[in-house]
Amino acid sequence: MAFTQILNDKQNEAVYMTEGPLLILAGAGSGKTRVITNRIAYMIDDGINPYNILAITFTNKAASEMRQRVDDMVGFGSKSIWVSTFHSMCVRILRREIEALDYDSRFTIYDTDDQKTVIKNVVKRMNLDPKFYPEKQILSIISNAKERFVGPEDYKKEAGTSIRDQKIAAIYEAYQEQLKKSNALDFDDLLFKTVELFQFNPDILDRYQERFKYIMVDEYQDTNHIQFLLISQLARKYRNLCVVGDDDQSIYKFRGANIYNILNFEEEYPDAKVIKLEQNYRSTKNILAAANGVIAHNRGRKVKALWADSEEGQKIAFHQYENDHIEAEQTVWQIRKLFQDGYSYRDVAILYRTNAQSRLFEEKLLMANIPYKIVGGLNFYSRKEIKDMISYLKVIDNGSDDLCTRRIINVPKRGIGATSVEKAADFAYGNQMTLMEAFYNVEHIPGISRAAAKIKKFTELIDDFKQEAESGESISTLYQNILEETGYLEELELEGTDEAEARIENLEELKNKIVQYEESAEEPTLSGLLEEIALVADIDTVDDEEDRVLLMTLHSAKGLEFPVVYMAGMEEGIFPSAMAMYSDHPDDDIEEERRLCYVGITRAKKRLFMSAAMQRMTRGNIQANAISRFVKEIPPELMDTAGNAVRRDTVRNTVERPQVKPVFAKPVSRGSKVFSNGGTAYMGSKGAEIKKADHLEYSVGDMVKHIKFGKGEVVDITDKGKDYEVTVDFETHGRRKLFASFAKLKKV
DNA sequence: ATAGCGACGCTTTTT
DNA sequence: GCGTCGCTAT
Repeated sequence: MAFTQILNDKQNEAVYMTEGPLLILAGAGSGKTRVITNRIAYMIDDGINPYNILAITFTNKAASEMRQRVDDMVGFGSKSIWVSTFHSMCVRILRREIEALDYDSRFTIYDTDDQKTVIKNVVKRMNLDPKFYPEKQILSIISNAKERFVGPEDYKKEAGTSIRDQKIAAIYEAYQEQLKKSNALDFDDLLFKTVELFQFNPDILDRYQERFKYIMVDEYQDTNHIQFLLISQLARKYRNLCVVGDDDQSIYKFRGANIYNILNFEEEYPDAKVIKLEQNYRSTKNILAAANGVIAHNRGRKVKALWADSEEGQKIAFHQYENDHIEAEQTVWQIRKLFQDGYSYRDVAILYRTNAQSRLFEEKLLMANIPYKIVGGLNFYSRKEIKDMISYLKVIDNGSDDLCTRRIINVPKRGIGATSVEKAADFAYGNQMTLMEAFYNVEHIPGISRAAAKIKKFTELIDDFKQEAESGESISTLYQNILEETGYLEELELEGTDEAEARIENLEELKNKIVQYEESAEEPTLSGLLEEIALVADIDTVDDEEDRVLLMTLHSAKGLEFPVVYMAGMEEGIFPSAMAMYSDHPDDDIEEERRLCYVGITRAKKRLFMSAAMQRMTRGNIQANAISRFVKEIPPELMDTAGNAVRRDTVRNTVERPQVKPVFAKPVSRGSKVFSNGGTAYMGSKGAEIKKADHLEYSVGDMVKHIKFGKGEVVDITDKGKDYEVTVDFETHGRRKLFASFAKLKKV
């Protein structure tokens, strides 16, 4: 085959086996993406209509990359292949078919925040005490049920008989009713409704079975039950199902991923062929050996032996620092050194267990003027101002969304208070109409008099926007008009605070995204834009061309690779998390954490750095954590702890120390008490040394310039021994203390 | 109706 | 340590 890249025997076998069920067990870095793309290319070359191929990936980013690669190889037809995530695929199907389930095809998609609000409203309406029915818990119960394809009626039957259990079942039922009324689907519904659709409409299912004669699913180890059902439905007729995964990389049990989907594939499909890809093309021998050393501590794995032909590479560096600040500072310092040695910033990723850990790294990177990008954490689209504007767009697009109506009715302030809104909501509820419909009938709502005129004005405003949208005005113009005509922008501008300024910047960023969408979409529509916004993950927007350090959780790093990887916070109670250590099934949960560690290690191609802090501030308390067991599971001969006061023998001897249950759940004191997480604290190392400048080109009283903070006056310079600490009064960013060697201040 | 303040809960991980 | 929520005072 002209287009075929050079593949090893196993990879070739996987490429050519296009008929029947096939399980590819692909170890980390074993060239999985290469196999999938080559397989698709081969199928097309072999005469299979690209129209009949469905490939499901984990992220939208992976989907577009795959499409691009197939396109590069085949040159035609890749457009008619369906490459998408589970969720986008379901939306696409439901937009065409959901009327069979008596929904409107213009449904909106609710995110987690929206779900919580609905639950809160439902609980309130049912006169239940929110304290006994916390939305987060209810949400996870509902989500869990939906992932098992258990609807409200079935849940009622399977739930316990206690009052609480029955109430929860009732909340689920009311929640689902509310969503239906708002013509909305939550993330889980996208899958649930698709499976339901196929189950009750064999003719529709048949159409899709005929379409998707060849199905491929990537990251199969992270599929949950309902995804399994969906795939089973589609593949039942032709049985050309190829799943690719690695049981050692299953890290999403918390959202219902069922590792048995992959472990039991051969039982489900007895005629399945199994191909193992065990040669790693990504990492050095040392890194791979470290990964193998860690994962070997798990039981119940498929037998696999990853090996590499690569160079030995450098040892894995481990540092334990005095505290979390020093950890971040030294990591940043090391990255600077790597940069001086010729690495690019984009070669480097800092990985951590929880999003909260990103803050210090961000702070220190900013001080050091190193470009960075944080993936995940507080989502751009969950910021208040962004949600407000999107709510306007949603209400204009589809007025049945009560949540959004509620959100914007008095934003910016129009003098329509909570009491008036509640009266309208009661009226809407009693008359089986949407909140927006109630507003249109405001003269019939009992108890509203003074606010009626204001509500009338609001509905007229929305009508104007609707007309604009229908008149073929571009979405970005509509957006700009909303910002101006509602007075939203003006209100922020008048505030004049830094915070308001940041919000305005975000609103401008949203406009950029809208313009971007209008330029890239074949047929840009308001609904299309809103849909894209709902399903885009943060990782999807990462631009590989940008030269910056990437910061993200270990979960987000799945499927990616970097020349240099830092794994920070390698501490008991952080990683493995305290949640896992003290859960009801600690063995299972620790194994999942260990797989997460395996994922992290195998992201690294050339260099792997690990670090821990002796003391760390968590939720306002200072904790002292022992070094993570995962560090100790790496064979010592692979580790470089030079310059580190931690001795290997000390490290290894602490494995069996009795654990003290930490007081993390309900701290006795809110002060700065030190809680021990078991194990011993060690003398930390100072790590790399900061190069102190011989002299500074500025002195107290001088005006200096900082790349991020702008101009400011030097008010103090202190010799801190290893470096100068410079205090600067910035014109726009206030007084800040900076380290001279990091901040690179320029005299002006 | 709204601004301002204190209490509280939170941190696992995400489509 | 930080953001959200609810209560109170205006």
